[in-house]
Formats: sequence, C-alpha cells, structure tokens
Amino acid sequence: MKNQLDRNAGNLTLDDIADLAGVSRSTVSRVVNEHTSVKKEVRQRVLNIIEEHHFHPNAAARTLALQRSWTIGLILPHSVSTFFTDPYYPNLLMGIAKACNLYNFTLALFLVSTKEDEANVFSRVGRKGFLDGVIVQSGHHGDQGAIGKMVDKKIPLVVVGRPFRSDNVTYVDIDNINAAKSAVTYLHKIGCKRIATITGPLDSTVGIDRLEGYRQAIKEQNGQVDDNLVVEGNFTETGGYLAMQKLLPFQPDGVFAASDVMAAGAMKAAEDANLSIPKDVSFIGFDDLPAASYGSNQLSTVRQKVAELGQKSVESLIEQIEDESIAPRQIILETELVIRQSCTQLLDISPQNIK
Amino acid sequence: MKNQLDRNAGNLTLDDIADLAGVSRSTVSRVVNEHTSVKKEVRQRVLNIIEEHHFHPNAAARTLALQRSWTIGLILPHSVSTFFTDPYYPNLLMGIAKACNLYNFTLALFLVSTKEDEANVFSRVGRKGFLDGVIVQSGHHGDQGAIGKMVDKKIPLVVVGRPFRSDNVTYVDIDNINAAKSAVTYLHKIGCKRIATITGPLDSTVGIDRLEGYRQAIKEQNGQVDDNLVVEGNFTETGGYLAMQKLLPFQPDGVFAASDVMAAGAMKAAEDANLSIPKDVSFIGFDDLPAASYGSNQLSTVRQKVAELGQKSVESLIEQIEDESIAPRQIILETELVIRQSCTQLLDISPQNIK
DNA sequence: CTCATTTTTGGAAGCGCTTCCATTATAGCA
DNA sequence: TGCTATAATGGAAGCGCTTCCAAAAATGAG
Repeated sequence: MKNQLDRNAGNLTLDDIADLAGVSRSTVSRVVNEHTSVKKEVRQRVLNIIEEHHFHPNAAARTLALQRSWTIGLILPHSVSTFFTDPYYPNLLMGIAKACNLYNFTLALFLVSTKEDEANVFSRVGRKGFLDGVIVQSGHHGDQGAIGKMVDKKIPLVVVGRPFRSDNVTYVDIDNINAAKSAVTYLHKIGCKRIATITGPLDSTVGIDRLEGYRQAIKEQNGQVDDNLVVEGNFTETGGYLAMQKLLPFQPDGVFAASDVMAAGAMKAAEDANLSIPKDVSFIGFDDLPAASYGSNQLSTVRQKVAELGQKSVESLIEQIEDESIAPRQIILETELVIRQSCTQLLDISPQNIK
Repeated sequence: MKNQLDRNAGNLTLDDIADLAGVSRSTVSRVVNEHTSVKKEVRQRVLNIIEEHHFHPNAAARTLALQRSWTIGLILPHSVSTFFTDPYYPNLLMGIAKACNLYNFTLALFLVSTKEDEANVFSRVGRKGFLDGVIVQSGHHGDQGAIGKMVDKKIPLVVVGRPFRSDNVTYVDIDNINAAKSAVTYLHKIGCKRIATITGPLDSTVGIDRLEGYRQAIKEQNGQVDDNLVVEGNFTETGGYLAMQKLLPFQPDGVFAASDVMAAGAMKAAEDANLSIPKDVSFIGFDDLPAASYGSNQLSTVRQKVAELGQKSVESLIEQIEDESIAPRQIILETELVIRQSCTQLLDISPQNIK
C-alpha cells in the first residue's frame, strides 16, 4: 500500500485513505457518501485525512458502480452561421451551464454541423455510462432523427423549442404564435397600415410559428396577408439587411422581425435607404437582446427569457433522470412585449389597446 | 445470461455479445479495439452481432480500465457581461468543439462566474477518471489560482490567451502588442493626429497588451501618449458607446478599439454626436467579427482567427495527453490588418506605408 | 506424420468504487 | 451481570471493461 502511495502521489484511492485512517474501504466510502452509520469520531478522522490529501473519488469508478455520471449532454445542431452570430445560443448555454453548476452536474457540449458529426456524436451520446440525460436544441426537421433515437433508447431527454413531432417528448418553449401575434397587433394599433415581417427559416418551428402569429394578427385586423410583405430570413444580421432591401419597394410602414439580430440588420437597411425610424417605419424584433436597449433607435421587441429556458430544461431533465417514469410534458414560458423607440408611440396605452 | 439479456434489452455488455457470438469476452474486446490478432471470420461474426444489436461499450468501464476518458474540459471564467455579448466566446467555443469532434473527444464545458462556482468546478475537474485534460480561457488575474492548481495536479493544460504567469504553462495566443501597434500605426499613416484608444479591461493581459501596442505606436511616431485619449472599456457595445462619449470632448480623429463590439458602440456614439465616419473620425476595431463587414460603415479591424485559436489549443492539449513529458510551449497565431470603410483611405498603399 | 513455431483464444486479475450481508462492538434492559 | 436489540464495521461481490499470461489451435518444416 505504501508502495502504491509512493508510486503516484496525489492520486489516492479509497483504499489508501482507508489504510491511512486505519479503517476499511467500506467505511471510507460511507463517509464520502454521507451515510449516517459511521461513528462520529471515525467519520471525523477519515474526513480529516481526506481533506489533508485532497482526495477525490475516481469519477469513472463511481459512475461504473452507481450507473450515474452526473453529466448531461447538450446537443446544438447548429447551422454554423447563426451560432456565433445570434446571442440566443450563448444565452441558452449560459442558462443551462448555470443550472448545471447549481445542481452539480457537468455539461457535455456537442456542436453538430455535418452529417458526419451527427453520426459521430450520436454514437458517443448513445453509450451507457457516459451521460445521464440529454438536452437537444431543436426546431429543424433534421433533428427528428436524433430525437427519435434518444426516445427509442429511453435516454432521458428534454428538447428546447417545439420539435416537429412533439408527442411523447418533453420540451420547453415559449408560445411563439401568440408572442408574434401581440407584436404585430401592436404595430397595427399604432397605426401601421402595411406591416411586413422578416421570418426565421421556414423549415424550423420557430420560423413557422412566428409567421403564423403574424398571419393571425393581420387577419384578425381584417387584413389580407400580402405575400410581398413576407420575406424569409435566416436569423442573421446580414439576412435581415437583405430581407429589408427586398421589402423596401413595397413600402412597409411597420416591420416585425423574428429576431432582434435580423431587426438590427433591417433597421440598418432602412437607414441606408434614408428612411427615418420610427417616423417612416416602425420595427419590432424578437428576443430582447441586451444590445437592443441602448444607443439611438432602441429596438422594441418580444422579450423571451432564454436563460430561463435553459434552466428549466435542466431542471426538467434532472427530474426525469431521478424518476424515469415521469410522463412527457410541455413547459411554456411567458414572453413580454417591450416597446422602445423603434416604434411610433401609442398615445393611449390603456390595456385594451395593447393586447 | 439470457436472463440478463432480457432484463434490460438494448443494454448489452461485452459478455452478452461474447455469448451471442460464441466467443470469450476477451475476443470481443479485441474486436472492438481493433487488435489484429483475431481471426478474420471470427472478427466479422462479432462485428455483425455488434452492429445488429447497436452495441456500444460502456464508457465508464472503459475509462476505469484505461485511465482515459477522451473528454476534455473547457473552463470559461466569464465575467457574465461579455460572454453572451461578445462573439469572441462563441467563436472560440466553435473552434474547440469542432476540433473535439474531429479527434473524437468530448467537450465538458464549465462556465464559472462566482467564487462558489470556481470551488465547485475545480473539485470536479480535479477528480481522476473524469477529464483527460483542460483548456482554460485566461487573461484575468483571478485565473491564476485555477491554473496553478492544474499545474500542481499535473493535469494536462492549455491556456487560451497569455496568462499573467506564463512560465511552465502551455498557451495559445496572438501577438496582441504588435497587432495593436500595426492598427494604430495605420491610423497615423492615413493622417490621424489625435488617435484615441478604447482599451479592454486593464486587469486582463489582452487589455494590457493592446494598450501597450497603442503606446508603442504613438511613441514611435514621435507622439506623446495623451491620457485623455485613453479610456478603459469592458468589451461590451455599451461600454464602447460610453467610452466614446468620454472621448468626444477631446476630439479624436482616429480611434483604435480593442474589440469590434466596442468599436461598434463607439461608432454609434460618434454618429449620435453627428460626426461623420470616416471623414471626421476613423475607426479600427479588433477581432473581425462577421458583423463588421456589412452595411454602411464597414469596420476596419485586426483579424484574429479565434476558431483557429480554439483548434490549436485542442490539438496542443491532445499532444500533451498523449505524451505527458512534452514541455510547455507557446503557440502564437498570425493576425492581419483589414481595412474597410471606417478609415479614410490611404492613397499610397505601398508596403512600407502599412507597416 | 512428428515436433517446434506461430496464431488465436480463454481465463483471471485488476481498474476504484458501492453496497449487501455477516460479524463484532456497543448499548439497553431486566 | 447476562441477554437481546441496535449501532458500527469489515469482507466480498459486482459494476463492465482491458490485458497479461497460459493454453489450445493452426501452421510449417523436417
């Protein structure tokens, strides 16, 4: 034992500690795991030695014995362009990472861009003794495969954002349709007659739902949806800029963009075309990024608490990990319409005018 | 065995596969690990069964036996404000994640904000059987503790960004001093007489080094450093905006900002003060974010390849993991001055004018 | 058709931990 | 003081894998 000890100092095992404390391996294990059945003095003695030698039980051995790794996976199937361009992801990541810290879980991050990545990642994620559960950022058609596999393998799973096939899957999301609807309705109330929208990618549920909200709002105000006023964007600033350029010939006086980042691009395009905001055209974005709220032309937006989305998904996942029999459920978070200078002001802001 | 098999279908072990194939556990292990000493037909038979049952060896057991987890940790000691505000982090993350995919490593992400997090995270990171090595994003004084501990514990380590105490530590960085110097020198060459700088936080090596580059450039052009023209920023857009407001009274005609994000804020402030860019004041940023290069007022900048920084750090870490005797070394990546419309043009762009 | 080599294979130990079960020490009660 | 009930401990098996070592099978040379 001493031998072992010398051989790789600073790399003790339970046995080493047991020797040092003059007790058995089992007892040390009990101390580490806070079992009550250890005599006070013994417990203290062992604890001291552990402290003194900075002992940490080997993670792999623990995982093997307990079939629990205290690690959760986060799969971000990112279309490269938006990951480092739209603060949505970093925000989500922060929320998730913080929650992991809080509950003492480790976060394994998988950024998936190619088909190859996907196969690769899945072969690792599917492996036992590695992850206790998985969070998938979803919304694209392409994710269905991955999600299906998790469900089949009965790996505890939470999806962020409504997936295309949402039966039998726990997911966390906001009510995109109504959130979008309220923004467009607001534009109508302040007098916009030609309200345009720059949508998200229409192969994603977010894109589809926010457009649906726009449609519903227009129809409810007895309007016709004019296809010229609907342009598909891709959640990038450049995309917003280009989309706005397409819209300009049709002279919109209000624009609902499906993300703040696209709204920022669109506003630049409007300014470059010498339009004045909000006099000539009002803007509402979506997300409420920090950057939206300073400088001139502060952006009106639909606030969603992305970090909270992340936190809830972690919490819900942990629940599943701890009780595998929990039934799939949906968690829908609140959003809030935040009006700033990018919209002409509504004079009478009584409640019935806003919703 | 059959019993075992039924009990939890889809969760086979080596033994199960061995039974199914009519060979021993050892043989299956050899097949999985691609040892050559298995007879062709046997290997194929085993492979088929593995395929058929979607067998993946248990990760924890493997880690325990081999003392290798194929997982690396990334510690981002983020000051909350900049993580989801400056695309630097997402970019770095992307580079690292991609490299991990490439080499079939898993990435464990630790976002550290509070002291409590730090202790917490370290107790997990320091544990054996969990991570093969660690990448730390550094540059702040606060990181020294964490870095020191890794070094003490002999955990393979790569630091991104020059740490304050860089002896005995492998790190990956760019030459911030010279990069900043070349930007400021360029401003001088195009005729700016009152060149200001918005620095990064001055408790970070990036902040310090880029300021040092500014200083050196000014001095080399026989200038005096005017303290009124040096304002500390915090790598946020709002920070850039506020810093520029402080600079305006001193009428700078050229501004070097230590990040694109701050430059964007600063330009907004200039525009809000009715200055014209680049006629009244030229700007150079740092990073070359995608957003820098579109719309009006395209930003000149020092391009650094952040994703590559990430990739190199992974590669260097893997080298250390595979050969623990490798000596600490520094890897310095190239930067490039990219001139766009935010600077008045230099008519004669012959090489000697640029550097 | 032997016998010595070389390939292939199976058995068993070991990676470091948890936990069941049996055993010993302690306490409680008559 | 002796006996039972309880608290505290140690031993051993097991989590699922790799790999050393020895045994068995296949090969080739004489």
